[in-house]
Amino acid sequence: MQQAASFWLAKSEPKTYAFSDLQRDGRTVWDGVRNNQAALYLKAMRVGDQVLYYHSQEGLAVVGIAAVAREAFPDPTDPAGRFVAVELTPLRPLPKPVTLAEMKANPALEAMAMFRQFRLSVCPVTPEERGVILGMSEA
DNA sequence: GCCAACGTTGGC
DNA sequence: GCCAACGTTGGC
Repeated sequence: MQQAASFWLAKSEPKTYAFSDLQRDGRTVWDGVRNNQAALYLKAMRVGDQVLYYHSQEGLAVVGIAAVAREAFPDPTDPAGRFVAVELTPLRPLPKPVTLAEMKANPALEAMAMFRQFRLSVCPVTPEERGVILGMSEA
């Protein structure tokens, strides 16, 4: 049975690895997650799932869309072998970045998982929330 | 099993 | 750079 694709939001510090870096490289190992809840989300990702790429620390905005290219495998940067990584490939940049402030100000997004646990580096996004964010990007 | 100390993340 | 949130760890 074919499962519909899921949507996620992944945070990355642009200083460390920006969406433009992902576009340049074509594909990257998205590693370094050191949180069990986030690891559960990583394990739930399937090839073809779409990932909203969010810049934390600087930018503070969703800037592009990526896709899961490889499902969870042991994080090569974790010597203890407890956490997992996935691989991402870029799909397209957003026409206009959608900032955190704009997302917070939109009542349609107030239930977003990223606000409930804002420190998680990965969180699920509903199809409705994805639609709202993409719509905001075109305004 | 409780709880204080500590570490990590990310907004401001 | 600071602080809040919260997960993890370890002593008891």
